[in-house]
Order: sequence, then C-alpha cells, then structure tokens
Amino acid sequence: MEKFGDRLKRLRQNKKLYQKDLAQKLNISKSAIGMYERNEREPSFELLTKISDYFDVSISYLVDGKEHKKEEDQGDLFFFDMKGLTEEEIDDIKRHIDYVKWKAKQDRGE
Amino acid sequence: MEKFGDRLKRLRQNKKLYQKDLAQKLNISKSAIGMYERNEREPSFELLTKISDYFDVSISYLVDGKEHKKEEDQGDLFFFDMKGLTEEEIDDIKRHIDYVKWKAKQDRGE
DNA sequence: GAACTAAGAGTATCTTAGCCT
DNA sequence: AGGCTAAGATACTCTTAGTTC
Repeated sequence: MEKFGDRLKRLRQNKKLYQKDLAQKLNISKSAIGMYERNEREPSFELLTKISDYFDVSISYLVDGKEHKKEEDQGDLFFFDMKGLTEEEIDDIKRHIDYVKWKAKQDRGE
Repeated sequence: MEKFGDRLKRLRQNKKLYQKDLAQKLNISKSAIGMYERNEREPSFELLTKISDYFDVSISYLVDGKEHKKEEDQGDLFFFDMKGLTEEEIDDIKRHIDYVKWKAKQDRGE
C-alpha cells in the first residue's frame, strides 16, 4: 500500500529535485528526506504543512492519499483533480488510462 | 491561531463525548486525548487517520484547518474505474497524471 | 554524486498514578 | 465525574559521518 513517503518521493522527482535540494528548501537534513521517502519517519505537523505548501498538495493527500472525504471515495473508483489542465492534457491522461487497461487485459490473456 | 487540538476538542464535544470515551474509541489513554486538545502533543499518521475516519473529516482539516476542496471545484474532478488493475498499474497511471500536471505548469512558466 | 545506513544525542510521546474543580 | 499534571519509561526523530551503487 502506498504511503506518505512514496508520495513525497514522487512529488520530489516530478520537480526534478535531489533529496539534498528538497532538504534545503525545507531546512532539514537530506538524510531526513530519505527517511521520509523510505517511510521510516513521519514529519511533524509543521513540516507537513511546509511540504504541503511547497508542492501545492493537500495534507490529506500526503498523509492518506485521499484528496477528498471518505464518502466520495469508494472501491475501485478513483478521482483526480484536473484543474488547470487543458482538454488536450486531460485527453492525454484518458488515453494513458485506456492504454494501461488494455495492456492489463493483454497481460492476463483475455 | 487555532490548531489541531482545538479542532479535535470541538469535534469531540460536538459528539457529546468525554475524553475518556474518545480515548476508548481510539484505543489510547484519556490523558493522551487531553494532551492533543491542549496542543501539547501531535499524533502519529496512523492515529490521525483513525481520528479522521471517526469524525468523518479530512486530515487537512485536522492538521491545518483548511478544507481545501470546495463544491465549485467538482467540475474539475474526473472519476476513473480501476477495477481489475494491480497496484503497480494504478501507480503507473498516477505517475502519468502527476507528470502531465507537472509539465502543464512548466509550459505555463512555473 | 546521489541515496542509503549507522549511531548517538536530543526530543517527543505514552501511560500510569495522583490531583484539582 | 471530568479534566489536568507529573513522572518515568519508551519510542521516535534528527543530524553527522561513513558506506554503497
């Protein structure tokens, strides 16, 4: 199951930063970043807020991976916020999802 | 400034519970609840998630008081059915979405 | 170079028991 | 009864220094 560290790592890598770089931004040691990403430590609320601000994601997303409240989240249904994206970019995502689904079927010999 | 403990206290009182009652629900000591409410301690992610589930509020609300998502934003929400996909395949999709979002920002000059 | 590991020091947290109102 | 405080024990976190790839 995906945890905080996995999401932090993905966010960092999407920004093309090294652990050292992010550590500087947040005023902590690079070793601490590594520990978070390996899910060996959990940051304080204060640092959590800094991370949330820096990557512009919600604290809910960081901590439990859910951007929204429970009622909206059910079973195999996933929701994504496409705010700020153009039609083309959203289509890009849709095509990728269709491709992954198609490939999943192939892999299982359906 | 209002903090986590203040919100926890309010949530508890709204449910007409004593610290002892909430402590039982969460399987911790009543003293710990008191310390949270007085902002003397911060709970682990695991407990934070339990609290979020129990009171049916987001973790963002608990930690920074911001409910982040509003009704008006629902238009940007897209739902996808991931039934039959493995965790790896879903992660693949998540990474792609993160990448598209990241690239969109780059294209518009940070 | 980038990321991971180890180790020690320093903090934070949790529970129990007792105290206040 | 309900909430707060003190205390010690436990557990966690952070940094530095060294290691691996």
